[in-house]
Amino acid sequence: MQRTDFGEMACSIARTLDVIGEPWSPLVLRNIYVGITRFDQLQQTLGISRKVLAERLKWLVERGVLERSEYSSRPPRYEYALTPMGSELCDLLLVMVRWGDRWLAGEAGPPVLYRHHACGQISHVELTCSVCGEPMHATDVDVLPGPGSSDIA
Amino acid sequence: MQRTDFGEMACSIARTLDVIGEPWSPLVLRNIYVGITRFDQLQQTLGISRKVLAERLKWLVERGVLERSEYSSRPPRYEYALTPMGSELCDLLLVMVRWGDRWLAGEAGPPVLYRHHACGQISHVELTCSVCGEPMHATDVDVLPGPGSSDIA
DNA sequence: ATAGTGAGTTCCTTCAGGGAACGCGCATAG
DNA sequence: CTATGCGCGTTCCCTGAAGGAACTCACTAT
Repeated sequence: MQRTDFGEMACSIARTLDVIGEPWSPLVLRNIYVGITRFDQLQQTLGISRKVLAERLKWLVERGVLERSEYSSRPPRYEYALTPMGSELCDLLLVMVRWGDRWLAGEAGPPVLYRHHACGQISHVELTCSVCGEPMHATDVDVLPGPGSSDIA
Repeated sequence: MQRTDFGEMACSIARTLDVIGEPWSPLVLRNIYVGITRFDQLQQTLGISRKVLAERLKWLVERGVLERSEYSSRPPRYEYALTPMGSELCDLLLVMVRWGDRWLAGEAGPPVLYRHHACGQISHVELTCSVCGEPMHATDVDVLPGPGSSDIA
């Protein structure tokens, strides 16, 4: 894609995109999250090219989002698992799901439901403020320069 | 990018990626969110190619995320604004910021801070359950097939 | 008349994605 | 003890998307 280097921008969005902004990366993450952890399984369920899948997995492992581990030594076989860093990235997937369900699901309704362990109910994520606990959306905040700031105001 | 068509997958993540999964789209959204709403401003602040920017803006307008409006008729001049659909997409940006701040910010600290209108404090988003209000992360849910289901279990 | 501005569009080159075939290490079947 | 199959990639070629610079168009200001 001849990518501009997002990783060097002074913006956490750009830096996050540098890790999972490539096409397919979030879907790879989703599949590993739901238990599809092996190369051929991922390739078949996603319909991704093997070449690109190999590249993405390597990238995600290097960035610390995934861990590659041997589940059989002879013959050598590997599987991929989420690191803590990767698990937290899955929160992003939940928010994507929420938005897709609301705006793109159509008449058929959401393709997947989520049951919350704590209450046992089918629900979805809500964004709240870490300080006061009230809802916190993009329209509810002021944007201020922080310590690591440089470009965007 | 010779894209596989994510829009037709029975997965809200894929369908969301179909809308803003292209490289640059989230950054375009961010800039419009912070008040950079015109073509040349966007092009200069992002360092994106004019061609790609024109494509992205058109795509995002067609999908209902942005609105293009004339702010001067002679000479004709346009600016872009978030629709309600687009505003909700910015929630996704807040979650990306949170993850990037936590895992990628480095010693300099987060480049941007967010002050919550309701409480006036610098804070960040937290994911909670829409039913019980308790924290809800990817590790706190069961994934079940929904009404619009077909592939992924 | 000349220069400048905002919003694109056109053209060319280069690099990333798709797809199929191939390789390697091993296990089981005939 | 060949051979078929599986899991996990790598290599190859082809197409198409991203980058970048130049160009257009409709005006305004000097």
